[in-house]
Amino acid sequence: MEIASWNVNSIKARMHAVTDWLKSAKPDVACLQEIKTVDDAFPFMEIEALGYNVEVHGQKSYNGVAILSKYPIEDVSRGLPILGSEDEVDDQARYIEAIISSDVGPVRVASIYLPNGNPVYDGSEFHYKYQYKLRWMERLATRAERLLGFEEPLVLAGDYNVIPDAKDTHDPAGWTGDAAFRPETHAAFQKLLNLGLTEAFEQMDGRAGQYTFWDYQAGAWQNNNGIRIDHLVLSAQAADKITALRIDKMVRDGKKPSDHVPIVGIFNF
DNA sequence: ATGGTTGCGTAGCAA
Repeated sequence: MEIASWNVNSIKARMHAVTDWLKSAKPDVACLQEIKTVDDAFPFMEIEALGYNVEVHGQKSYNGVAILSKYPIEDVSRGLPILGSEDEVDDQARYIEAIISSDVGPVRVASIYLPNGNPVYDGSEFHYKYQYKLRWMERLATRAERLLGFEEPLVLAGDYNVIPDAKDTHDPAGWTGDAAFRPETHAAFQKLLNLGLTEAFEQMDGRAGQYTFWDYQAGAWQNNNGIRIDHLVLSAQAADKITALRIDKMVRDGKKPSDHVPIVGIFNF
């Protein structure tokens, strides 16, 4: 089974790129982020015509996540509970989770759009946006801890807005102090992994200079001034089954590209 | 170069 993650930066602006990629890559499951539309305006028909079931957690103008799957999608939940609550969520559509009911057994998958978090400071205090990012990472860890209790294949796929290490950016000095590359962000990401999760790229490859995002500005793509912020985070039951992780960077050369490219995990289940 | 680009929505925010 191939499970992918892609921040498309608006599904409506990206339909040509998305359908082209779905037709050629043919992932079994694709987790999309930043669809930037409400559910009612999502292009269900065009994507279902390619053989996918679709579940969406949309929002007007910003954010928005979706799960596409060639297999049935069950037990869908939208939004990440706020701390201290079972089911109360906030109004930013950044999380959708479901069971993929495949013929080789169930896999739980989440499509995650972790807050960017910039700017970091507001005067001498952390800006509310960075506080929101750190708090959201705590909420994700709380949810992950609960899901790990089920001891099943689990793939938390998405745009984490976290550069795990200096080797994951072309310009470490330039990213110093950014919300994606701060010690507090690294600590929160490590705390998530310490629950017993594996970041797939680190397990499968780990090489420096493999990026998933290049800014639209200042010729970042042409200069390979990229960062690796899109990740597949796996339970042991999924990490034991992954055989490869691919970054479809050729998509960045397409017409009207997203600033992110798809990542694809290949699992032998 | 305190810049640069894209998307949403039609001004200014978010990334």
